[in-house]
Amino acid sequence: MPTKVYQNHRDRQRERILEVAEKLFIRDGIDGVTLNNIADEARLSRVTLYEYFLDKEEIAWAVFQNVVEQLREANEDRFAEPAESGYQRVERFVWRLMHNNLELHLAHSRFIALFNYLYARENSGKRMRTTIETAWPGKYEILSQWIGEGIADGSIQPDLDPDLATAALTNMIAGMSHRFALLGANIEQEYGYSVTALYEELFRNFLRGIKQDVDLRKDR
Amino acid sequence: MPTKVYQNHRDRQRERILEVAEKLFIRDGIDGVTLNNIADEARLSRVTLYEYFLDKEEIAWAVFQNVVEQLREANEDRFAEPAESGYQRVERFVWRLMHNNLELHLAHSRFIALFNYLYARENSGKRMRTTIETAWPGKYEILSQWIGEGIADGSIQPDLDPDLATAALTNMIAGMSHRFALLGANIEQEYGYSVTALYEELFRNFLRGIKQDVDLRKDR
Amino acid sequence: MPTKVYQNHRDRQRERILEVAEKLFIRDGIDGVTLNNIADEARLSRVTLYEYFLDKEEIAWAVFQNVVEQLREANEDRFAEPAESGYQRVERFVWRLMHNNLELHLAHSRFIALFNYLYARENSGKRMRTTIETAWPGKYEILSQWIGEGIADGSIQPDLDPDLATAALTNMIAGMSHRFALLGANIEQEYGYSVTALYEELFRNFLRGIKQDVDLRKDR
Amino acid sequence: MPTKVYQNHRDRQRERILEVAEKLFIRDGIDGVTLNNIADEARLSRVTLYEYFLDKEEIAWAVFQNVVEQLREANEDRFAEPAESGYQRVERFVWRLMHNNLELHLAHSRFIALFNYLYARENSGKRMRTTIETAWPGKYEILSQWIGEGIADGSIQPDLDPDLATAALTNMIAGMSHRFALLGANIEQEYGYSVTALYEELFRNFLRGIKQDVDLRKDR
DNA sequence: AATGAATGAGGGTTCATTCAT
DNA sequence: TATGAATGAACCCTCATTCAT
Repeated sequence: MPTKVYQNHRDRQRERILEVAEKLFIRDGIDGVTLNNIADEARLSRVTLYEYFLDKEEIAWAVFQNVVEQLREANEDRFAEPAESGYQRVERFVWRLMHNNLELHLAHSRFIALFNYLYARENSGKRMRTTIETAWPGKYEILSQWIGEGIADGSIQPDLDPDLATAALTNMIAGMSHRFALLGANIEQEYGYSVTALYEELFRNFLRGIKQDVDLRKDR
Repeated sequence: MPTKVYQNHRDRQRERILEVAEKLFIRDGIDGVTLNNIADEARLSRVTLYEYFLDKEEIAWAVFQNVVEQLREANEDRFAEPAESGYQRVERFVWRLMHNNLELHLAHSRFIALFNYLYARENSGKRMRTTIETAWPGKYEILSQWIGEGIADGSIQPDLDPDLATAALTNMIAGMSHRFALLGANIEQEYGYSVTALYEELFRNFLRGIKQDVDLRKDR
Repeated sequence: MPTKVYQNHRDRQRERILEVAEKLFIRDGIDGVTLNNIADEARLSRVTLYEYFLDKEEIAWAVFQNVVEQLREANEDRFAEPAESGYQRVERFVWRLMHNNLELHLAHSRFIALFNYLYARENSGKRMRTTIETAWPGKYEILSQWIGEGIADGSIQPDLDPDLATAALTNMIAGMSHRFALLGANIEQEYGYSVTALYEELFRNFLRGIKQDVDLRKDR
Repeated sequence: MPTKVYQNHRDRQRERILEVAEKLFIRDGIDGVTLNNIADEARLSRVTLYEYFLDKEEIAWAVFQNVVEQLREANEDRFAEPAESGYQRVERFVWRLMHNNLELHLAHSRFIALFNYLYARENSGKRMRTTIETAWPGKYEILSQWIGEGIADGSIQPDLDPDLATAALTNMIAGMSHRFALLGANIEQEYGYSVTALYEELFRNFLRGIKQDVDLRKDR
């Protein structure tokens, strides 16, 4: 069926453009990427991009949506894991976020890069939140909820505000992902540590900071 | 002597241009600032900028150097503060970084913004490191040294690698500063917390994470 | 026979395209209409237009020819009307042109709009004249002939040159139709009179200008 | 004085650009003229135009203003002429409009060409009317007043509405000027009469149409 | 006959930069 | 020293048109 074939071709092309755009957006920033860059990399004419997307901004939004969905998929399975305590849930979430899925980090940072760009525009905040909420309902609430559980079961510092801690952690992840994605190799060269090592160190200390050391309490 | 007068005038003009450029670079991003913007704000002709700088990139580098130096000056006095323990030194450093000197944060984020931009270019990494090292020798070592002292005096977790922890903290500060500088108001709207609150939360947990709780141990 | 069917189908499609094109050309001007506009409105692919016409210009020419033919048909019946005098023939022609058939005016102005556009091109004048002459032989002669009759029967000023008066009138009709078609609503807003009123006023005075007032003279 | 020199140069350049733009706008229509066309004709780089005008639309407005002022200057002296009757005033106005100043016609048609273009845009009507009213206060009123006088002194048909007749005449002049400016040579080729002859014929008949034949009345 | 895919040419506009004074 | 004038390169985008199916 020709329609089917074309549809597939179109989908493939569209996907290819988005992949290229995503890669370049992350590397050079959205404003730093021209349609020519994308077209060249995708081995297409600049004009052809307009066959698939209304304009550059629409490409950016599509990439954004893509990234959000990738993130959601990558995270999905974690939400259901069994755990002994609230703290463990948080710990696992953060740890896996880093170790099990390096791709995720990149995706996340892409997401952030877009964030930075798109947030600057009026009314974009709303569209962005809608997109996120649609693709990924309850984004922040789960972490917050786990922290609440942790406080209840004594595995997390009782003086924490779950929402605040969640927001802090989320922002740290986002910020650092962006930074590492942008500066990756340079960071390693300058600081002498791999990005992974720095991630780990940050998370370890943050987690240690929120953890309530149960054993100590027993001792008291 | 006319040369001398001119020299002074030149210096003043140069400084004025850099101040303006710094302000605009921070506010709008380097790519978001045109030579016209700078010239207008400095009440000069666009072309006159070329009397003082080779091109736009050279202005950016000069601003970068300026910022690095400002950072160093802002930090200088802290290095000599008396403190009871290594942990306290680190804590004070971080805490003051945030509370006492809000300007510093901005400067820091400027620094980061430039970082991101300039790092993207080839060979820029080297020039950047040279600039930093020249203006601010031993940048990271002091924090690292304090952490080492903290480990020695029992105020900081003994399993920490001082250099790694320093690198992690430094990057977190840089990354978050950049993020908050860029997204400021949007962050508050989306997460419902002020940037300061998020900063505090991050630092508090990080510090709690590296702290060795002497008192508790004594209680045991 | 398939060929026949196709032929019919082709004709119908062609006609449909031309109708759509005519409508859009009039509304938005030839340069203001894209092949996409035409294709969308005709519920065809943009490319399909090339199955029927060599290029956009050829569509315009075809529309032009269409319009010329419509004009001729609309005018045809008038030519045979009985009238008492040459002046009356002219008067009726002009009056009906305006009152009886508003559609005609639009068509006429379309015709003019195309005129203006196509005339600008080299060698287009010739083609245009050929088109008109083919579709509408003796276009101007009839009016001219009536004026001649009017002069002979004393109903029209004897110092008129029938051909010149015809050319003047024809051009006025064309020019004003074009103007009113283009500026319609704005004209009414600026001058405070409806397009129809202005038309009438122009024609009334022109007619009064060419009229030889027999009755008055008789009254004397 | 350099400033003075530069100012003069700037003025001359600006004027040159406007002259070129005016010429091209009239010949090809505003949308039909590209900045490249203007730049080429003015022997400048396309970009240089932006040194003198904000954008293309601003060039069009400047041309428009120019034309309005030219028109006013060309008409100015006529307003004060002595005349025996209202009709004579009108006649002279129209006649001179045509004979004494061929330039005027072109200017007028330019004006119309811009009209067409600028009127299409929202809020442009207001700006346009303001421009006209500023440069040329009382534009239409004088003709209307004269016609009124003519009716009063018996030199003009008493059943005329002065304002309506004025509006009709004004629009005819504008429309025909535009048409003749656009089609000039082609008109002559097609109709076998010079543009001037056609103008004359139109005006003659229009004037004859509004004239009240005093002698006839006396006879009655 | 019909059309999805792809594109070259060209539009207006911005910006960093060079030249001449 | 300072700057008016001018421009090349590049950007996003539109449109008519060609190619392949």
